Amino acid sequence: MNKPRNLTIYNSLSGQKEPFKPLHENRVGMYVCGPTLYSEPHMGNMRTFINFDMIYRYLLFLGYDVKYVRNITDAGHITNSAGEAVDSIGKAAKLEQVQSLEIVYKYNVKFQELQRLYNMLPPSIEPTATGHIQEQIEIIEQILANGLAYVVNGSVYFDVKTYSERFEYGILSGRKVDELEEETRTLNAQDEKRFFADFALWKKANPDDMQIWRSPWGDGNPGWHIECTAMSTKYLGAKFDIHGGGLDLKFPHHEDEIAQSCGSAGENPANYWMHANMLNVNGQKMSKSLGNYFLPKEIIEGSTTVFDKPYSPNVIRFFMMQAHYRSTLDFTSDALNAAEKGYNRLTEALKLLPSLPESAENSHDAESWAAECYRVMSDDFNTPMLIAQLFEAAKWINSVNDGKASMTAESKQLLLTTMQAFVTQVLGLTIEENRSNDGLVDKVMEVVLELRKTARENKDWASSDKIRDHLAAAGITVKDGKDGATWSAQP
RNA sequence: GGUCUCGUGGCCGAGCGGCUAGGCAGAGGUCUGCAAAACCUCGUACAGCGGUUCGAAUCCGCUCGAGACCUCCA
Repeated sequence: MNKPRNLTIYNSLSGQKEPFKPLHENRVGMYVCGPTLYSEPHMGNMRTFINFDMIYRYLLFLGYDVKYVRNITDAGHITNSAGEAVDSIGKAAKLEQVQSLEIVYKYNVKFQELQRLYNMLPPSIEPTATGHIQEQIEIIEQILANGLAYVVNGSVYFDVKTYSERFEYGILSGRKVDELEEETRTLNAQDEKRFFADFALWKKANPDDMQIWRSPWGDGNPGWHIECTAMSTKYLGAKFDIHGGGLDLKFPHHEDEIAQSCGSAGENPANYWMHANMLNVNGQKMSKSLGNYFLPKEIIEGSTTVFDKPYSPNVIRFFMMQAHYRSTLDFTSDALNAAEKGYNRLTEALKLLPSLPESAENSHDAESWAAECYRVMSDDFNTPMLIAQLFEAAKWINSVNDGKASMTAESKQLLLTTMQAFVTQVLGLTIEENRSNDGLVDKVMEVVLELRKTARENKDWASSDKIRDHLAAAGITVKDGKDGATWSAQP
């Protein structure tokens, strides 16, 4: 079956779904804003990365040659609206009595581990901000040369007012420069900026900064937004296909990236801007400052007090895939439990599929079923609908197993390849095997079930149930079917 | 205060003008020594009030409620 590629993507720039047309036939350039590594990423951070992992996977699955760039922010200087420099990495470093890069290294190791745990494909490259100081300086110089920035006292600021005479500031977030002024609540008079909406491209160093770089304007640190412009330009060019990130980065971060690109190269860097929605806890965004967060590791280990049991990374991923990437998702114990059961039902059906009896007839249409899988995923990556579709297949499979429906060998093959592909390659789930790889265990189980069978034939229910109960206590489930008993073990 | 998003059955969560996803939980049934699993049947939900329409959860207006961004944030 040919993979249809009539993909549509919701573009934050236009606020609607658009047919996806890559700049270069068959090739896609995608940049996603990665983590700032001053602490361990929490589950909310992971949701964005997992969603873009799914998007990356589906693009690959459709046969695109994708270059996926996701940065790592390891330079700390960020300037808030009041003009104060906030060095979150330096702050964490001082708290922990170590150097900034040591902090970043430490949390990057954890982040890489989490990527593996949650089965995320590694991006094509994960460039760091500190590794691209020169590139950032060059872009700032370009913006200065274009007359869209100014130097004050060793710092460089982007000139939003002049910029908005030539380009549209607020094109992504829908903000108007005139309105912005009135919106601002507190304005610090100490500001070096000419206009409050101006933002730092380069910030003069403070004496106690832990990271300082040389620049044409003196020692200092790059502004927050410039690293993404520098790295996306370096690895994907001035114009590429998709730029993604969390919804909370839409303004000001992405808006300023657009301004920097227009201000240096003269054009919006990406054709499609995609934003993944937030992970909520009790209706509120998970965030550090609210303290309502938990760590990806804690959920797997069951060490958070929020949930009374651990959940496997597959269940977490499956749970996330049951919601659309543009919707908020509430993390609750009930929802997670429901996802766990659903995930098990789906994977059990998939495991059952190869052993299904084949008929001359079909009770369902496998072709149109498969086509629907592609259709819904190509409609702005609608994973919840894909999962609903997968459950339709699960029902068919179980019915065939019960002798209540039929499936031809051809349909079986189509179902098998399609389901496996969508479950493992696209959704990024791994199928947890029932049987151990240890042939010894299989043999032992064979003996145990044989003994139990004898007991059952003698109607010795006490022995039969004892074996079943004890195995259950050991995490092994025995199911009695028409053709004898089968077993499965919880990992 | 400004900009924007959202309110769907017990819970989670799709759909976004007619054909009323899906999962979990619940009820009944089939199967079974019992159980588990699986399958079948069952809930007619779309915040409220108006309006547009032959027809609205889906479009428009108002009201109420929740949230996001405007400071760092995935």
